[in-house]
Amino acid sequence: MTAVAEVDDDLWSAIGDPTRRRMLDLLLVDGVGTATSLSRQMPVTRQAVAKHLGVLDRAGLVRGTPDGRERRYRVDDVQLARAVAQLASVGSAWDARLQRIKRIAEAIQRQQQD
Amino acid sequence: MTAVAEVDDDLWSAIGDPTRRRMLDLLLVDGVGTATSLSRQMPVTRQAVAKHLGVLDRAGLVRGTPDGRERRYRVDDVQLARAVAQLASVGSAWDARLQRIKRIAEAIQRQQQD
DNA sequence: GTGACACGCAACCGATGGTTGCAGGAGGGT
DNA sequence: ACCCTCCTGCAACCATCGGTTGCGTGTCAC
Repeated sequence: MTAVAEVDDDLWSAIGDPTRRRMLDLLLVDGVGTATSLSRQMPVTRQAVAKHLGVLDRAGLVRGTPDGRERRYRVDDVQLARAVAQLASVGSAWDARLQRIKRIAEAIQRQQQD
Repeated sequence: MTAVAEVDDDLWSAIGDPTRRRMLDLLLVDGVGTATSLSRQMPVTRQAVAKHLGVLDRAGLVRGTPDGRERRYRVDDVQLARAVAQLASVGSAWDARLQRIKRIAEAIQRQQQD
């Protein structure tokens, strides 16, 4: 049996946090953002956002470049695509197992009806 | 623009933890399991597993029924299917945004070449 | 009835998501 | 040049959570 889909735990835990998912959404929509600009669109403080940006940066999902007195962050498309692939991978693995269970259950039911 | 996919944060945070994902895998493969039986297949203690089973139970992903001196847990197929759907939903939302950004970028590039 | 096993509860510890507070650097107006 | 504003980074602090150990209790088997 194939082992469970190989999952990058750092990547997953990065997108596992609701706040970070929200930030990724905002960055995708706006294209670019800073800790301050993001915090204005969210119910958390700038410092919290900054910490999350650090996490996303270390996970490679986001890239920050200094620009004058502010620091602009952008989504790394390739890495986010990888993350999406991981979501699909885990999902389809469970899906496959559910199908298998369902088939087994159906088989048992048929067997009992004989 | 469609708002970001509606996501059940409890459900998501339940499956966000690597240990809990592992437990769901084991329960799917074995069909049924107890805190003790699961802990024997994982690098954590029975108590840790029990806590996670509590989280999964509250999230509805798993159902536990007392049976003599042990408590058997089984995956709730419907809820897990819902979780899979959420993963797919968030993934495809990001995917769509990536596509959209790409189209915009291409459009801008064409514009600049005029 | 006694031993073995599975469970639940409680206390404790480290990491993390969140806050407030403060010092410092880059820009803009006068 | 100077000051004011604004964005940033660093530090301290708190609550929650994943994990552990320890202990008391209940159920099965002999």
